[in-house]
Amino acid sequence: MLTRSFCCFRGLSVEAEAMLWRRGCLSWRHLGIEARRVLSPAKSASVIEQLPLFKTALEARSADFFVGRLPAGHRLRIFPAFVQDAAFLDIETTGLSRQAVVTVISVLQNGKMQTFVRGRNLHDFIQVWQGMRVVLTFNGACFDLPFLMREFGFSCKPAHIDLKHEAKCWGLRGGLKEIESRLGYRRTDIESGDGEKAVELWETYEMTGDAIHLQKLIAYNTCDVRSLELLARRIWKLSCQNYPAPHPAS
DNA sequence: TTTATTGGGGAAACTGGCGC
DNA sequence: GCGCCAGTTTCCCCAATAAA
Repeated sequence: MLTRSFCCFRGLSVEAEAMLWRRGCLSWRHLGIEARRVLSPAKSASVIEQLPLFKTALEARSADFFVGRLPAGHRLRIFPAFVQDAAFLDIETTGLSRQAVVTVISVLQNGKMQTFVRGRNLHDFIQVWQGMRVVLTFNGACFDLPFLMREFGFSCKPAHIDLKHEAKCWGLRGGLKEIESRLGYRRTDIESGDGEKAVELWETYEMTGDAIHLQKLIAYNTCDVRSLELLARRIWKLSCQNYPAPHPAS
């Protein structure tokens, strides 16, 4: 899928990419051969110059390279190539203010869910973060990632895909729970709630020490993370509908 | 309620095609 | 080869957005 994408090239828009597909150019390899025929001299020279960079980035599994170049709504094109490196992440905090702290972090990677809890194993998350190549969140660009950068003092971050913006491009507007509902996903009682309830659960757990409140908070948090994976797969399927079939010789 | 980031819209810059 | 026009791409700024 990624090697059929041209809108990640500088100078080629999504519309230009569709034109190339219509003209029978269905892979980077074909573009390299056909560029002079299907593009203007200046554009073809630019594309031919960029092609080795793209091949090198794919071989080096540089997700950041592609995420930074693909336009919104098309970043999940990297999903098949980087699915093994993809980490779905969601956090809970004590609120929204600058004084708020992270209470729970859940990460789903390669089908394995890991949860980190303040006062228990929160700092084990640092090692997981350092091993991440691609992280997928919902509104993480504005919330989860800035929070984590502040909490742990991280100076760099993995390639990041914010599913809020990807979903919006495919007509899926609103919050994660609203989108879940529209897609027909159903939560159990223990998994349902909202951010404010998550704050209350943590406060009650801290006050009483009763583990049942923490269990509910973790259930809510991990459910959010599983939803992220379902949402990513749904958006990816939607984007595939507009994709040309692979060229027989590509 | 606070926060930071992003997309969208408009303007500017660039490119290609066409006629002379 | 030059100039004009139309289409495409890039850049910048601000409103919208969703998180706990």
